[in-house]
Amino acid sequence: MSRITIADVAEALGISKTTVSRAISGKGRISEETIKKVKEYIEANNYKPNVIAKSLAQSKTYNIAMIIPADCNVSELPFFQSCMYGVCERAAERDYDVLAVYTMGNEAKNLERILINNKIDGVILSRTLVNDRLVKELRDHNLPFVAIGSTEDEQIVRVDHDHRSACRELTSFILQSVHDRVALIGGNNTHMVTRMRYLGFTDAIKAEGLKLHPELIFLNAETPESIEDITEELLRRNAECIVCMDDMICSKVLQKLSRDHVSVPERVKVASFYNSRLLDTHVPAVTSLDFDVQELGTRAADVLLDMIAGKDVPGVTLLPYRITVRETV
Amino acid sequence: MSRITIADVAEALGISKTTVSRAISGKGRISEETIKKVKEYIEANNYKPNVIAKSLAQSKTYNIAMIIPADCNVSELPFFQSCMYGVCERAAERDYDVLAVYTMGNEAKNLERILINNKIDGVILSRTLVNDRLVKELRDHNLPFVAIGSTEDEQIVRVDHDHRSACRELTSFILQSVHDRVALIGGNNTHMVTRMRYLGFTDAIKAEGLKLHPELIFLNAETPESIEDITEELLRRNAECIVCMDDMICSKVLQKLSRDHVSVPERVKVASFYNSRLLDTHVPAVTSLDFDVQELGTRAADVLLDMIAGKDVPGVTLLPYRITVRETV
DNA sequence: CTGAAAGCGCTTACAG
DNA sequence: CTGAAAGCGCTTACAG
Repeated sequence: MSRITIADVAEALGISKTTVSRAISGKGRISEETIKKVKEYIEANNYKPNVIAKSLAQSKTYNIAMIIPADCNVSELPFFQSCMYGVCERAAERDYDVLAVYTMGNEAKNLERILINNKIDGVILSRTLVNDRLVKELRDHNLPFVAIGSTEDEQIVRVDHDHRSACRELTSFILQSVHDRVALIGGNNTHMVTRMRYLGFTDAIKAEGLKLHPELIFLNAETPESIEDITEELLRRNAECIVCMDDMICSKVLQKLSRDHVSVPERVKVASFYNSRLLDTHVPAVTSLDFDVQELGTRAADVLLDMIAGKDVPGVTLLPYRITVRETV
Repeated sequence: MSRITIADVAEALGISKTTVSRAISGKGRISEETIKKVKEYIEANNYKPNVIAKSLAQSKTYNIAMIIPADCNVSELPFFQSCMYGVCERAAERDYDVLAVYTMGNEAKNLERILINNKIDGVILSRTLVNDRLVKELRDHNLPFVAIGSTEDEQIVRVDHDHRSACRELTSFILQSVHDRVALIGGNNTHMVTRMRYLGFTDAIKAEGLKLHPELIFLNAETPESIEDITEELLRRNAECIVCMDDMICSKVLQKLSRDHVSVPERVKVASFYNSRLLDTHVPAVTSLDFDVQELGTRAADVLLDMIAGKDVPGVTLLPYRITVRETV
């Protein structure tokens, strides 16, 4: 029942463990014939290398970690789930496994545990914060990592969507059909993505030669209650269009409007800087930005595994996005 | 920069590696004094054991796997995210890490990879299927695992909510305020949980001495479109209450009813066998069953880690639930 | 209570 | 092209 080892293979074939090892890994000079002999025996006798032993010999774990924020309402966002799925899929293809590591806010505690235990070869950050402690920790440890999201330090390898440009484009589009009272509701402003979306929004306003209406901009809207209050307030302030930074905010806004019998888009237009299946079946359909989140995970995994393998990787990988114009604008 | 090993500690203290190892693990006879000396040195010099080496020596990995279904609309369900979070939290407390493994439907491919690579000491199944291949595979491999969900094989260690009883209770409650035309919309019927909820529903009907209305029962409702069609059909068939098996179904039903201006609960009552934050802010509030999913993950991790440690564990752990009566019934 | 030695199953300079 | 040997950093019978 216990598994066959490299020593068993060597003995059976009358060759050394060294040779078997080389035949399997393909490293070093070795004859085609020996390789074939070894591969055949291995196949026939179902030899599987012990990854742990390999780990110890090579100081490589064949594991990466995916850092997921553990803030309370994150579990409502399909983003992390989809992204994680993309990461795991590509990692599995490359014979890597993925540890799920949750971190609370800007704490590095759980990451530290895993770094100390030496259980991973690299890390994917699924979100970046202003003044991000995880980034610092990873840099200090000198472990390969890629960030999904913008970073203050330009040296850091990133795979991301260009949120700033995407939000600028969507806002510009909205401004074509609106006089100028465009409102913005955004989430936690310590998230880099919130800042980028905000910048994209203001870029567009400036580009159109309009001026910003600070009384129409609300950030750090994190609870359903606050989003509803803000929505009411924005109607009072005669917003022509409410732009939501993500679909969680958007769905709360739409719920509130529908409950108050405010018609969309007649009385007020609505758009979202993000689109997930949360809004898929909403009627009227919401104008929004489309990102392929699973692909984001896949690409991030590719870049990280390339780094680990010692290949050169691009400093920044930006994936394409789409504006989806629908009935709410 | 490279880390200090057990040999360094032994040398510095003028004792053997054996003794250092024992002082750390607490196994075998060893003097209090030596333990203290070693612990102090370790603390002062920041020695951290190499988990990989420990793995190889003990054939233990200090990793478990969490199996997550990769069906297309699963990423909308907060269930797996919350459950995973609970698992990771408890695992981390016990110095274990969690590999995320996605499996498509009833395929065992990704699980097999990880079993072959010997990267885990145990597995948590976050969902069970009728005729579950993963269960078979795990039994064959003789690896400790716990199922979150019902299983056909009674021998399998489970941590779960008693969905059958919970659904029976909620249905009985509904039947107090309804003549007898209670409808049921359920999801994929190859999921054990769907079967359990169905049984609970019929238990209640029978207990009240009523008869089942097959024309009011729809299972395998998996797309938003089909749920909307079913909702329409149920109104036509004069359902007095629509019971939804989960909150994804429920939110689609409510969306449909609201769009068609069907008033709840006046024209038709609505209840859900599951409650997540998806429905939190819905108005009117939905009568539903409340499960603590994170706790489910925590307990599952505890049971699994106990199994791995060789402790006796209960065959079935059932967690409490609550019926939350709100405006829709 | 402590230690020398073998072992976990690989990889990899080094030598031939 | 191939092999003997040392090494990765721990644990654990065995002996004292």
